[in-house]
Amino acid sequence: MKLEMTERKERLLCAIVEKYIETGEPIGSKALVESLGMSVSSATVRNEMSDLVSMGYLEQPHTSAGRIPSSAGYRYYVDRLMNKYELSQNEKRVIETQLFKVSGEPQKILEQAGNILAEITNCAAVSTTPSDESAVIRRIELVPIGTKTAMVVILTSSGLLKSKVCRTEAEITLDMVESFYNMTMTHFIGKNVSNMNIAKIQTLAVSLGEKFFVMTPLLVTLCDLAEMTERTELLLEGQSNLLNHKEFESNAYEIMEFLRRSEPLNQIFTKNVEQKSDKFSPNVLIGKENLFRELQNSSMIFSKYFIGGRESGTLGIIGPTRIDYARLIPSLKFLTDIVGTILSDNIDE
Amino acid sequence: MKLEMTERKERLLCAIVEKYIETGEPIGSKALVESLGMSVSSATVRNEMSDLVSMGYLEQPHTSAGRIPSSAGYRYYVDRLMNKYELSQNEKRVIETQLFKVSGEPQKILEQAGNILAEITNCAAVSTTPSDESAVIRRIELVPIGTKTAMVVILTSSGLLKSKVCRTEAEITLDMVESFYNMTMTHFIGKNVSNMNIAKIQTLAVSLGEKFFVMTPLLVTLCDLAEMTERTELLLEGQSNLLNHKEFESNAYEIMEFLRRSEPLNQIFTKNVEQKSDKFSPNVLIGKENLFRELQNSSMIFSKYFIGGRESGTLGIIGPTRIDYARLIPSLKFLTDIVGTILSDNIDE
DNA sequence: AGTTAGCACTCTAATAGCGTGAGTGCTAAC
DNA sequence: GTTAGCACTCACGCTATTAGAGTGCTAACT
Repeated sequence: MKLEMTERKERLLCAIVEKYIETGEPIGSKALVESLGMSVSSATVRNEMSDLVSMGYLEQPHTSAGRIPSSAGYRYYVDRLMNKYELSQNEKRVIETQLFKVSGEPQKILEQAGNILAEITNCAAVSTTPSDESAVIRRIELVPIGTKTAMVVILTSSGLLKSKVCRTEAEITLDMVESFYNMTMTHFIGKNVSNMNIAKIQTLAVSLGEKFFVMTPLLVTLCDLAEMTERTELLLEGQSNLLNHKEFESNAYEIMEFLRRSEPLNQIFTKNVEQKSDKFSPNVLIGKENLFRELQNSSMIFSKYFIGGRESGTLGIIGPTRIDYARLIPSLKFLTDIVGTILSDNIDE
Repeated sequence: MKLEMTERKERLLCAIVEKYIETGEPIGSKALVESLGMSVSSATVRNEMSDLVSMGYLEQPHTSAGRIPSSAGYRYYVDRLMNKYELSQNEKRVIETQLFKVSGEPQKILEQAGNILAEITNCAAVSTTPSDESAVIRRIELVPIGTKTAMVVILTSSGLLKSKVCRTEAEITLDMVESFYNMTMTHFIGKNVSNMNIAKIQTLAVSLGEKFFVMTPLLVTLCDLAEMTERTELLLEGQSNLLNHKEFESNAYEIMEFLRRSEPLNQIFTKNVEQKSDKFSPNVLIGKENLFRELQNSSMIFSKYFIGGRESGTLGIIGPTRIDYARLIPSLKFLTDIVGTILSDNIDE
């Protein structure tokens, strides 16, 4: 016999998920009947619940306990049953004012967004700085600090500013500074960031003559900076929130360390480029759906933000699977939209 | 009868502290005699231990358990008994290469120092960016981004670089840019950072005429930046290490949240300016010696680093009271010295 | 006076046994 | 398809017991 989903099963699944999210305790048949005010008996519900277990939507911690949703159960709930919470005007306003309080570099804004997100979700929040392969170098500055040191500054069209101190092997003369500006002006300014790489530097180095010892370190530093602007940076906020969830009691260290090593997160964000069916709905990865072992007891919700219509970075949260999807998905959505707007405003006008 | 310290008591206290640091278990009289190979019986040792309790150097978790050191016990150990561990050439080299790997802004170096510190100590590491009241503004840059937005950049004599995007109320013309440079050149460049404040801006604003709507936002942004360079920033690394210590099992959240709110730490660092007797030995705050309740089960070791002979910032670690003082104090000392050297090199030459 | 052996005592941690209650699965009747 | 009834399971909390580590004290010894 093939088990098929019925409307009543859906109602039960939905109630179980929501109640479990609320209480964190396994849900029994009797309590369920009561809280739903159903006109059937607990035995009937028991049969249905048993079916839901067979279908893979529920699990039992042990034989004589209630049921809890499985990853698939949460998935079904998120995709088909969930009643999305609508943020109130007031909530929106609070978020907006908190976010508009900071201004300046994208990092600061993303950091603040992460803080807000961490606070309203009680989860860890993560964000990536805007990456933009089509970014163009807008400006390069050389700020002499000592006779043999200078600070090199780069600014891209996406508003990213990076700087690094560089140490040369010979004195930096005014003449050198001028050569440097000339060289960057003709070869890099207005060009794509990826255009500035070691290979390119090497071809330029050939014709440097006696300026080699000053220019090479400067150009290499420039390369470093270019690479830094291309490499997205990962910002993490509110990790300690995870300690509030009892599901992380035993393995808090594992998850925190996992978050600290930013590469895996970056992988997740770039792999899931294909935004689900609806491009405007955040990605949700629930429990076992996560490829990394360390996350298989957790859920991630993340969403791209757009700068000037182009997918530029990610904003997301990480928490236990038992998380208020109905509220948090729209919240994240709202926040990514604002962040996109603010960052877009900073650039083109 | 007055209890006085004897050489044997000291030997016992020292052994108890070291053994407890190693094992984390209360130390009993019998185990102590054995491990020290003493020529007296456990009963004698018991008497001595009882004295040490009366003197406040030891405590008993409960009547029938061994003793553990009290805050005062650790203090006595650190001040008078401890045999400082000497870092091997190899360890020093490893630390140095790891630290020299990064270069550039002070933040990056401090971040890396924090990472190293966190790793070798298995504690949380904290550092503050250099603060330098005598810092002078070395350079101010205005980088137009849009017609009504520009990025303002400031560089101080201590190598700090800060930038912020500014939005003006009227178009930024070339003329404006020139005025801006003239104004900063005459009023700010080469002057002390604290010289740039709202009061000063207000006096300048009076004479701006029709340039007011462009210049004021720019100048205000400049003020913000000046304040940012004066405000020390707190960097935190390896918080998750704390989760490895069983003493934080129950209250991990509390301590993590405490560390996140950087103000209290800043207070501690600035209050304890008076470096203990020996100016070159790190400050140590053990357990109850900490003024903040949240730290009374923890120990802090911190030390100032010097840039160009001037006390500029702090590097420290936070862990349980049961911490390997003999090894960690010299390690921290070594690291602060290197950090100071590197940061000094970056500036003056 | 300092040291020691001996011993009763205390307290923790580990273990086992037991009852309770929530929840289940199954069956037979509706 | 639904329901009542019932035996069954299992975690949880409570109590008792035991073993072991460690103590404090006393009386004897050097």
